[in-house]
Amino acid sequence: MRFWLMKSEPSDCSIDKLAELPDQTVAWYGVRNYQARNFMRDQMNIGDGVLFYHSNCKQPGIAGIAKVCSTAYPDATQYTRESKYFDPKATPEQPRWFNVDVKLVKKIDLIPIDDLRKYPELVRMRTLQRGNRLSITPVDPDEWKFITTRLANA
DNA sequence: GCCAACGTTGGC
DNA sequence: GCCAACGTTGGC
Repeated sequence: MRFWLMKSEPSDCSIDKLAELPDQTVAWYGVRNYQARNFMRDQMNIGDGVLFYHSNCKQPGIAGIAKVCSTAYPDATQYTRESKYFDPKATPEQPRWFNVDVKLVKKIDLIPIDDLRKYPELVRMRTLQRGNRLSITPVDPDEWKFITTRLANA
């Protein structure tokens, strides 16, 4: 079992919107970065833990706990000409982009990025490193444990 | 909305 | 296969 941090822009899909979706599950479509794709395609398994992170918004931070609930499959939006995620080089025979499904476990009181930076236990977190832009990053088991047991108040 | 950081593209 | 130009990300 692995752990991940996955960024979502609240204007696109917030934790509250996720909570209202059927089965509280969302397809993590639209990832167009190879490293992030490879994490989903090659390393994620059903049941993996997910820190649901709000990015590019007024209060960035961890907004909830979720889990991976499918293995990776081709991202449908890559074939949709009208989509901003359309990729002319992708074909159903040779898909380029993949996504998993993510299911809400619980919403928590938002842990702002400022708070995350306060703890020595978290200084090495990938997502807190300077210049990091990856929308999906692995989370160490120790970091996961610290965040979910010490910081997360539902 | 600024801008530093970083990934991707494409000419050579 | 180098690298300059360009586009995107995301905290601030």
